Amino acid sequence: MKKKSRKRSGKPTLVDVAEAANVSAITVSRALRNPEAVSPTLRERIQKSIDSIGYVPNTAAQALASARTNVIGIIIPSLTNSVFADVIRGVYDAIEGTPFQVQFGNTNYSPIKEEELLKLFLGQRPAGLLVTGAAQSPEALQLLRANGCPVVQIMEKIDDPIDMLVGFSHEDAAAEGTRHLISKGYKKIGFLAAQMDVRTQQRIVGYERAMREAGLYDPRLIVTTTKPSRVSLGTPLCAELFSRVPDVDAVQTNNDDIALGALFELQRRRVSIPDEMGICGFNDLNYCQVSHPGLTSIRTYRYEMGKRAVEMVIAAISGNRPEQPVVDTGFLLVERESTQRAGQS
Amino acid sequence: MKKKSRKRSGKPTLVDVAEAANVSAITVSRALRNPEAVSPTLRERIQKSIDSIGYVPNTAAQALASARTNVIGIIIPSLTNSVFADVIRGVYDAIEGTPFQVQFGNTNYSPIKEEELLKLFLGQRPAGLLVTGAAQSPEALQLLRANGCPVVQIMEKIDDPIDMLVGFSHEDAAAEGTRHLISKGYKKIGFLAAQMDVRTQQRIVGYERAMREAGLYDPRLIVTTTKPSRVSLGTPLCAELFSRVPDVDAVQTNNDDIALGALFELQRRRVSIPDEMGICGFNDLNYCQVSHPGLTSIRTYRYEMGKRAVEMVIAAISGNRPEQPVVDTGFLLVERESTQRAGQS
DNA sequence: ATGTACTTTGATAGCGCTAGCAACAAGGAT
DNA sequence: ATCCTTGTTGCTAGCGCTATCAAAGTACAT
Repeated sequence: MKKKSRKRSGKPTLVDVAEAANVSAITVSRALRNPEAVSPTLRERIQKSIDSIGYVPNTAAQALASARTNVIGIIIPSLTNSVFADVIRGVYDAIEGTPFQVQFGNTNYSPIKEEELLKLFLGQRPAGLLVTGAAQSPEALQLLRANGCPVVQIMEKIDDPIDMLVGFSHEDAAAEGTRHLISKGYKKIGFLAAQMDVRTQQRIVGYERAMREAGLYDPRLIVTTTKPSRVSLGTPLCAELFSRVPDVDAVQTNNDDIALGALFELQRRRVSIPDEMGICGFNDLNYCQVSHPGLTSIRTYRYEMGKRAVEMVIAAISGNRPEQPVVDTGFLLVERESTQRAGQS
Repeated sequence: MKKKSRKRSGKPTLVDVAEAANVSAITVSRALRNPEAVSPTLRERIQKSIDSIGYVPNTAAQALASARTNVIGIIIPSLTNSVFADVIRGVYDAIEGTPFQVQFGNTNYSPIKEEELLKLFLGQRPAGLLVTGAAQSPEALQLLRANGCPVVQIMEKIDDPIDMLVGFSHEDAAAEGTRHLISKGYKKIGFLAAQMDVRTQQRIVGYERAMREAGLYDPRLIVTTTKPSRVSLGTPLCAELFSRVPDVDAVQTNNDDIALGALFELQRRRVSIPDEMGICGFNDLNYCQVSHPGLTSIRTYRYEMGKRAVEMVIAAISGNRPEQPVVDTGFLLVERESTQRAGQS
């Protein structure tokens, strides 16, 4: 009596191809993974069968049998924030031409989500991982350390990474922007911020440090919201700053979107930039150079962080762990019209 | 003689947990997938073992044994274009709380890449697929049709989708924007476009149709580049239009980034908007409402397309295929200052 | 003819998990 | 006592692929 077989996927398998080409299954497997090991005649015959049957290898079975995958998991807070968009471009450029593929996870700035995603990803036994920032929850940290695959933390800089790290100091960067405004003679310098994630808070700390150094610190100058950042939020934030401190004469923002929104609000109020008011953004997004006036901003190397991090993780997977596990990509103040006040240094 | 065992993954398995909890492997499996079927006592004991060992189920083995996955593959041309960013937000909102997970693939607007990605994705035996547009290559079409999993095409509208579709007519939308400019009395209306993908070309067709209808068509008015779209490209495109047709009096653009770049260029040239020059963007991105002047644009429902498409694919996976397989999300002309010319209708 | 080295193909036994049944106990109805 | 039901647990046999070893074929030198 025929035993009832369990449900199959219904899709063609290696064995189907093997039968069609009249060879053994393992030969088909080899023809795909290591073509040089199979004679040209067979190789061609097998390829023909694959095409006619429409065979696509089952990655789950491959992963299970070979105990490895070519997946690099990437956990970021947001796929839709233009800052991470640049990181992602770097990631794709570094992955191009390698046998690896990327799998993105989006925490939406939630530590709980991050932990869930981490578990999900580890279930896939990834070859390597990129995670955003250095503020993982204790549970997440334990999972990462226990897992054993190469991990690169990106975007932030700390001295003792889990494994490897590519980032820069948000605190120092924001302090530099603020000092630039101070050097231009601005005195009542506001800080506008949305999203309020860890890195935003580091930027606020940098701003505060620079303001305190100059004896200009005033907590009323800091206007924040926890809403997700967008250009249209810069407008009300800027308005709020004016109502709190009517004689404010400059703003350092958390990012360029807020700066652009603030710029539009100032144009509406007919406040002249940079004479009556200076603006310094953060990230130096594409539009800073063409806006009118051009926006002074702090350039960050987002594309490079993504690219470098992937290169490092691939190197580590391949056994060539970089000797320098921490890379500081730095930042650069780019001065444009929005802070070029006449008659000032 | 002990037979040499093959390489294991080294990570804890179901059997390890089972031994620790002193039950059989299948019981552990059940405790995870279908907790109600296991007595509370055992369930707790098993959970304790899982935690202490740090067990994470191997998804490859799960997929192989159960012949199904909870992966929905999503193939889009760009992860970093803000248009798709909104689609992605919709996707995530629709996926939230379901047992499904998403896997993104980025074709970078290349049909070859799309085909490669499709093969890669089909290898994972996804539960469903979202693909961008309706212009798949013949090979890609064949793969999709042969595969059998639910497929939703998004962003564009055609009448005979592969399976299901959520989109709108780019041609009609661009025609509406152009007609709006015509109705405002603008005559020499340029069209600025970057990226030049299929949907951009449909928009150009819509623009041409509206211009021809009004007897205003002039090919010199169409200025395009194949470079990827960004705000800073709007500036040179606008400058090029001026040098070709010095008395141009309006522009319809391919998207809002180009419109914003053009706006900045016009501000620099001290061309007054909307009196000397009208601008109509495309997509109605967030900054259109706050820019100065506010940008007239054609609102498209990107978030809704992403959300709806995922809902449809999940419904189809669950056997509740929507009775209406084609959804037209439409578009809406949003009139703002950039086309509100004084003394015109 | 024989040995050695190399190339090419195949047989076998899992990888870690789950489907499909089987087994068994406990309780209630007949 | 017997049957059925319900709830709980375990056994067995794969899912589709690849690692490992073995075998057969080929080429060349001895």
